[in-house]
Amino acid sequence: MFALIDCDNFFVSCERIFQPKLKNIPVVVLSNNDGCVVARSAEAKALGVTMACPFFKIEKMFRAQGGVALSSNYELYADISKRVMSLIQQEFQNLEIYSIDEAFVELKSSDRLYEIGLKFHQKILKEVGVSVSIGIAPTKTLCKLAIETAKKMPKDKVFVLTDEAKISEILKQTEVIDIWGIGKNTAQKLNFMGIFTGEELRLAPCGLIKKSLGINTEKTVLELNRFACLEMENHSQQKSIISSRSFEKEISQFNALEQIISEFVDSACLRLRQQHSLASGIIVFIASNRFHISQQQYQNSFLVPLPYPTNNTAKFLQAMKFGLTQIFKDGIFYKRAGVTLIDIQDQNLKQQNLLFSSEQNLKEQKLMSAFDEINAKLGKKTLYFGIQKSGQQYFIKRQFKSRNYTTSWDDLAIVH
DNA sequence: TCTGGGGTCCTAGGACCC
DNA sequence: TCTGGGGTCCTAGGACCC
Repeated sequence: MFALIDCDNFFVSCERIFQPKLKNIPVVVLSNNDGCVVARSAEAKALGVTMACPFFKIEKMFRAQGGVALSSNYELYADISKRVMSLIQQEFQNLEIYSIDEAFVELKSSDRLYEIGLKFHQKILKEVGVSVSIGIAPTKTLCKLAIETAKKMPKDKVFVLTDEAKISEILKQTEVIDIWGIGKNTAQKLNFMGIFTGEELRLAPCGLIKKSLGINTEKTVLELNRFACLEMENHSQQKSIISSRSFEKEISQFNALEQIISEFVDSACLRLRQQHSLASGIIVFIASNRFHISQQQYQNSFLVPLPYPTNNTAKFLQAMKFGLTQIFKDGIFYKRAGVTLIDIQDQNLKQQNLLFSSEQNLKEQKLMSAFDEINAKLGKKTLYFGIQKSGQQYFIKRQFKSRNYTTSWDDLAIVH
């Protein structure tokens, strides 16, 4: 058996821990540049605010209804997530952290499933202050189905879904688009084949599904029939690391773009080192504003392979600059840019490249450790590369950000 | 005026080989 | 006139997820 533990309205719940005045009113959390809605309280959902909706379209209505909008505070959410995950680990030993606000754990079918769920829901609420929903079922896909029911429960937020008749009953009321793993495209194709409900999908012939929609959709069908195809996974080492942003104002100068992208490289490389990995390639991408259709549209990316795997920011900066030179075009107003580090491997399992002695690699790694230690001790960007701008970055708008209650001494909550 | 960011996996087709 | 057949590996892009 699997259990899926998912924090309710996670970003909003994090904010409410330290701002109780936000309880019982409509609250939304916005993406970078205060662009889109990425989390909604139950009250905001009730006002009809949809996920990923551009905030400017609903701002007037939302505020008129007494709603509060907050910029995203990822430091806070990451820290609260860490607390939740560590409690899950204490309780269930092995867990799969599936996203910032949800995790899978394994249970035995002989366990007292509902009681375990309920107890754990109460524990998280008491010790961290966020409410979690828990869906328990024989496959991950059915856990996702179960948790939808759990979230609708007024109080206990736990739902166990094992019985075939019950699964069938719920699937009859579920459209295929709402099944985990079925997206817009697949749903359209299924509809074309005459399959509209989850139950129709469950009973569809596997061979046909595999042939026309691929192996993933076939797995989904099997999972709906209680055959577990998706196992627990380990996400502790990412296989790629992305750092990208939309800018508040568009940029057309090469130098300005290069300077900003160097910040992305810096941040991606830091994360690379924090997970004790090396990467051997970097993709640079740039794009114009896709919503300004009157402007000339352009987007492009370039992959620069490195001669050997490294975690040395300087190497990635050089590669980025080369890549950017290949794709940069004059006369374009760039709105978005970013980098992806690829071909990531564990730094302790490194394949030696014959051209470079392990001594050189060791030197580079020591250099970067020193770099990171200094910045950890004396503050971010105490040391930085010449291509970067000094000081913090001010090119994104975060007008309504709350304090870093749990990660900054200056921002600790004040008790009156 | 204003529209996010970060991931994973699969697959078709190209390049290359014999 | 007419131009094989079988295989592997890699990669860009698609589809999906939160």
